[in-house]
Amino acid sequence: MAARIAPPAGGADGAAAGELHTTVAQRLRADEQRYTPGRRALVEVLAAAGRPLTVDEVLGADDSLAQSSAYRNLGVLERAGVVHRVVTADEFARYELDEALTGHHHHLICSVCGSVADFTVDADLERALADSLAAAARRHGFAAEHHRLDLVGLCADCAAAGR
Amino acid sequence: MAARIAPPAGGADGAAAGELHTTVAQRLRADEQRYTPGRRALVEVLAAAGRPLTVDEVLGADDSLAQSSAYRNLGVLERAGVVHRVVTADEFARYELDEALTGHHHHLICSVCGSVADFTVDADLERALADSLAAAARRHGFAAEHHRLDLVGLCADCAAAGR
DNA sequence: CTCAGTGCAAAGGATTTGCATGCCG
DNA sequence: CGGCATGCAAATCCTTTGCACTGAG
Repeated sequence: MAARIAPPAGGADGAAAGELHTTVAQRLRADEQRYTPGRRALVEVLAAAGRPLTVDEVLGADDSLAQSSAYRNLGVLERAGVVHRVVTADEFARYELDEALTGHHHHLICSVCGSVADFTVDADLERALADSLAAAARRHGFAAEHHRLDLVGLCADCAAAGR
Repeated sequence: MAARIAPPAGGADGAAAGELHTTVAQRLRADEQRYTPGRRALVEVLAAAGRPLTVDEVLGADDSLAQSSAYRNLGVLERAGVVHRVVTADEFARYELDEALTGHHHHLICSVCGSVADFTVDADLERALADSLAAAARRHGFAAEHHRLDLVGLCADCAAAGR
């Protein structure tokens, strides 16, 4: 249990560390919720990881967190729009920070180990995509909130491990 | 339990009914599995629905199916590449036939009720998408198998129900 | 003092598995 | 006959919930 977490990617970002918490606090307040130490710890772990984490990974990253509280607070953060639950191929729910806090991106989902990495696509394509999706939604009377573009396959590790 | 299922969409398709089973049988054989009545029933239910179904929906559509066998056989069919497990917003796994049997498409996922509808996008965009994704995969040493483009929002029913 | 947040332990619920039986090959 | 498929029931395991405690306002 409690898996390890990859280091903070390249090391970019970082700039808006304080800004991050300010924004989170704002969103929580808007939802009449407090920004408690436990919730702050969750946000920090997710921000440091820079990719969607399972609850176990989150717990493993900061053992001051109790399992039930982690689940409960991730729920609170999700309702406040601070984090999103990401569903992959395996049976574990993963959480990541809202895109407003990290930038719009997509996921590379490993069909073997279930891990998730982020990537982005060209802005032009992204725009064309948005237009096309909006049209499709209109056709179906569907009120689109956001889109999800994932690439499913083998991560470098699993591919190297020969499957 | 056991939810109802929407009627076979428009009524199109149908043409390759026999062909469908032939293909499924082939894939199962390639995986050294038999095409038993129970498995055939699953395929038929999924084909008739024309959209991803939860296990409960599948069971409700044909009560000759036992729950454990349904789960087991969906697993067999998935390993044989006949069906795919689709994960949405709620806690229920859904299954749909492989795209080779139904055509490439995307999903409109309702964030309220979890239901899923299919849609397609322009071929040009699809191509641009594929190219861009291939490039991203290459950059990350990721061996892409397929992509997944979903639109998340409110289905017509939930939107009409005022949320 | 009051109420939200927290932890522990127990409950919940979709999915999986053990085992005995039936059928296809 | 041998092995796989099937059903039932029991077991699993991630996630949620009940309850008592603690700290902030």
